[in-house]
Amino acid sequence: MRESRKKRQERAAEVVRRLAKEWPDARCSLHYKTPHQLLVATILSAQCTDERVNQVCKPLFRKYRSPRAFASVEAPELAVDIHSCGYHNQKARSIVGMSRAVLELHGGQVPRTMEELVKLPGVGRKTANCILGEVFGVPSMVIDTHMIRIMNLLGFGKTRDAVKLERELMDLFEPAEWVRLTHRVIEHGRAVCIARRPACARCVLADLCPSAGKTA
DNA sequence: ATCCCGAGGG
DNA sequence: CCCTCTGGAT
Repeated sequence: MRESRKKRQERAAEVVRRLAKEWPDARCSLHYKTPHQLLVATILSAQCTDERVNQVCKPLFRKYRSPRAFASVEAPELAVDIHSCGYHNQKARSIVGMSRAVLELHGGQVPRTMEELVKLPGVGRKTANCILGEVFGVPSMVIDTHMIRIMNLLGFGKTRDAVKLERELMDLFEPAEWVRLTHRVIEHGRAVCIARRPACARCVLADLCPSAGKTA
């Protein structure tokens, strides 16, 4: 017997309350001063800790002080500066290409719509949602591996497809909660509901989670 | 050895 | 759906 829509929404609301209590000040941990800097930092953050991204960005943003500066360098040179973040060749190409597109297509201003953001080289839905929610105040959810794993465990998503899952979750959670929920789920995923070894014993969602205890 | 707040391409 | 790109933490 399938859970009713109303029941599911009530369970979702309770998940929101509990995560809010456990991670009251979860937020974006990347350091940046401008939308373009957040774009750079977010591109660097793939498969890399935010702490390292911040370490790399500190000197990086002193060396390259504007979108134009990032657009003027050649990718192989930039790759050296971001080496420790991993995927450095691709990320360097993405950052240079993205910066050139922002300059040439958007007059140096980072665009404010998903449509335009995902056209930028190296910017996908995850990065775009991050920018929209963080600097432009547009309700958005970042569907990353944690979000996909946890929402599927909770029975709130029935797919690994990020676009489909985003639609399902946007229907289930209040828009005003999306950005905070994203950061809290990610924290929860790093600290408690860890991939392949979820700590259900100390999870505040265990009694709400159909998968609790069945995964370890 | 295995995993990570991804994106692009086949 | 699959694969590749990479360093670092555990």
